[in-house]
Amino acid sequence: MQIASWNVNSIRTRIQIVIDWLQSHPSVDLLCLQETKVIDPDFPHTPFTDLGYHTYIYGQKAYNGVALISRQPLSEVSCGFSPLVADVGDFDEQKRVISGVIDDIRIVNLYVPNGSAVGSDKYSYKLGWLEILRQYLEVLIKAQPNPKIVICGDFNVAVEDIDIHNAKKRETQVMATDLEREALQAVLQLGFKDVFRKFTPEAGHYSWWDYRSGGWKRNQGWRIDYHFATDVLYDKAIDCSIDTAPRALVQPSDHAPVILEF
Amino acid sequence: MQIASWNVNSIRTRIQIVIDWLQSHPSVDLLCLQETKVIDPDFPHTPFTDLGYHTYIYGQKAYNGVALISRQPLSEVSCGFSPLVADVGDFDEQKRVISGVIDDIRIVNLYVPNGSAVGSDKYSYKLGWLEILRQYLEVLIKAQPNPKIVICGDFNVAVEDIDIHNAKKRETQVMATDLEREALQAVLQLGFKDVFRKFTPEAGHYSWWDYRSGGWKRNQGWRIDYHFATDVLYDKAIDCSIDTAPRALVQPSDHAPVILEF
DNA sequence: GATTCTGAAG
DNA sequence: CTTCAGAATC
Repeated sequence: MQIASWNVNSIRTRIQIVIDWLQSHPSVDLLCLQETKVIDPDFPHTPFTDLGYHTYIYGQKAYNGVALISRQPLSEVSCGFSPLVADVGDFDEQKRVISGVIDDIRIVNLYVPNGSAVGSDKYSYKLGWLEILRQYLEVLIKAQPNPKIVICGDFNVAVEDIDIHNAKKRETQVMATDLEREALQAVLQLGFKDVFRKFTPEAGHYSWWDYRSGGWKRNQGWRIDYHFATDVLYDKAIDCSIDTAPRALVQPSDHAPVILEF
Repeated sequence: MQIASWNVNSIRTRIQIVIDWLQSHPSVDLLCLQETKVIDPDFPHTPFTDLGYHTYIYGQKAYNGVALISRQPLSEVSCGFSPLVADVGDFDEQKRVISGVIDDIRIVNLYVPNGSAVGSDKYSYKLGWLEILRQYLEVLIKAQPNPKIVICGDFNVAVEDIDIHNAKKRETQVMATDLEREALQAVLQLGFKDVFRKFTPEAGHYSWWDYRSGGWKRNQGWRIDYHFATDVLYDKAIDCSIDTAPRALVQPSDHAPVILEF
């Protein structure tokens, strides 16, 4: 089984690139999309359903938005943190969480807030959001012994310095500050491991290159898209890799897809 | 010699369509463009110069903008009404006039104001602009006996009822009111004739179809793009025709090119 | 209906 | 650098 994650930066702008990629990767069973940037009535279902995929979407106007594109029907699909988290505040107003079950495995597809700039309101929102995510996953992970859960998506945090092309002055850089890493670690300490690092320990592998300042040309990237898995699934994983090819196309997303295989 | 006129509705958006058209019409010596919608530093010269054309441009941000694309170098290129018209007021703020000489013929390439709605400020501006144009051409035409002048471009006026798909209620319609026609006739009475009508007297030939309400599909168009020539050139003309093919392409301009041949 | 700008966002 | 919304223009 293959589970892919891809921040497409607008599904309507990227639909042909995504469809072409799915057709050239027929072994992908589930594609988790982030930043679909479209309200549900306008989501382009037919390109996917024409290929035999089932679509599960959770979108809003202009920003955010997540989707699950699955060869098999999913069960227990849920959107947002509520009702698993009792007091979500306004953290479900932005559409960033969709989850479903395939082959007894729960997949949680996430688009973590970017955080804008260190110390900004959006930065505080990101830290608060990650704490709500921790509460949400705590409920899920404690619901059963030996849980089979994968959380994947765009986490907008580089978990280690080797996940950044240049870690100098990282503490001033959003996506790399200690506070963000600690908030994410509090999530992962529930029992999630970075599957990519099971196979690739060395530095220099990225999933996102800023459109600005020629980040892709100069391979100045960040690894901020992940699959984190519970022990039983981490142990079963046979590959986890980043497909950088779509980043080189014309009018690409700034993110590359990441594929996990059991 | 062939002189073409084409309102391209943004040269940057339409560059490939225009280049393809030039390559498939190698006998066009001079292409007069309107609505280039680009400031001079951003004009795409190289697609034209790579094909061996010389470019003369007069643009502004977002709106209006005219250009001359010529196989041979032009002489005496001038932009705007000034200094030929002494008191231009603010009529040179919008970039709508470029002129040059080729083979002893002066070409004046125009983008006449649209006028928005009858009775609006823009409608008054259009009438005032046409009077300034008359003064400008009066200077040019009186500078020599038997002048060789062609004025062409998007005039945003249908000179006769047969130039409109449906002339009912035309007096309420901008581009067809008596006041606009009279203002344009005052220009033409200096000594310019509509070359298209030398070859095609019948109704139903248009150069512009509104993007709205399926104007092109239903052939509900207007003839508002013209070549008006002085007597000696009118007599020498051997063809004047509208090439409707580019209007049928994907992402077309709402105008079709018009070609005059001597 | 199609294009452009501005401003916000990443 | 790229996207989206909303306004203005034609």
